[in-house]
Amino acid sequence: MIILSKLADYGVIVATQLAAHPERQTNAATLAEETRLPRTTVAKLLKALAHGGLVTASRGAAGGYRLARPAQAISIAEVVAAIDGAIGVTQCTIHGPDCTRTDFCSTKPHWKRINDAVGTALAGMNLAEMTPAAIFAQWMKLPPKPGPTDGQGAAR
Amino acid sequence: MIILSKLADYGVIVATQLAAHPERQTNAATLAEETRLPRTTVAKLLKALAHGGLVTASRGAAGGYRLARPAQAISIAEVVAAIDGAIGVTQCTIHGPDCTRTDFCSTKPHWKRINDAVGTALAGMNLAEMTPAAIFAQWMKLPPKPGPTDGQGAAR
DNA sequence: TTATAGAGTACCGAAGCAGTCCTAAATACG
DNA sequence: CGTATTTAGGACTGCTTCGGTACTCTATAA
Repeated sequence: MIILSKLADYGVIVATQLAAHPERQTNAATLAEETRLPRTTVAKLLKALAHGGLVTASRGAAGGYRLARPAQAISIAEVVAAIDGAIGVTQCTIHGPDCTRTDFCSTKPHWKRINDAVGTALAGMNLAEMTPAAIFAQWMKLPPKPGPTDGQGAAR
Repeated sequence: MIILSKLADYGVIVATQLAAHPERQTNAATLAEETRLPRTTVAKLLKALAHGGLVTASRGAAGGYRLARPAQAISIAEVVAAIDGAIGVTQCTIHGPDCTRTDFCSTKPHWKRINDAVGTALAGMNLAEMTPAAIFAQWMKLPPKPGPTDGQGAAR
């Protein structure tokens, strides 16, 4: 199972690209080229991000997008929420008392703990940390990297 | 956005029901009644859980299902994985190097941290904690509960 | 005034999910 | 030994949602 939708994933990539060049104003087409994503999809994502108040848009010729705040102040949770909506583990976490099993479902209270863990993980990382510059800085600090050990298991 | 699929959610409910009565052998129809879920769906879930080695099945008349291990030894992560497959935040977390953007995508290394957080949260809770008995025990420990403050926000 | 670029909306196709059904195999009971 | 019961393991289907596209409108710079 995959947690993030493709679009949310792309959204983070686009936002990160924006964060990598904070000074410039970038239009959707350029961003699409740089991220190798379809132009139309990028435009859609940027609209969602603008709607969420994460980026500011200027229309017209020479228009484009720009982060509304410093990259350090924008969490991944916000980016995801702007595109996919609020994050919840189960149906009832989002919908609340609509669930017909509310009265006798013993599992419900516990999802909150898991929900919070996910939220905290997503909120604890910001766009600045995602940029290549941040990765370069990490390399400088951890020079003796053994190899390309990507090792993220997730064997099915 | 909702993280768990409906089926995974249901799977936990069914498994919890099984955990609440560890001694008995229960068939799919009974479990369906007790959880108010469609019989066929419950059967499907139990098959998946059996496939994952979480429950043992005995066929034939008077057959049924039973937890393969003590409830304390079965984590929610296992239940979810048995039904929805391995847990990953993004496509690349699961698929690995198939992603065409692997070479220049700066966000990739960071997803692991989030991924691990989710995995840890799911792995850190077991079926025994989900049962009504466990909830009752909690109530005994925290008597001054102010009210029915469900307060799990997630406003969209 | 015109070209450019975002805003908003509507739409379509594909994919995945939830749910159903059917046949085969195993076991208890008469 | 035969029958009823129950799980195993498929295949199949309808539907929702997601990803992606197209079109029109509005705002801005030159």
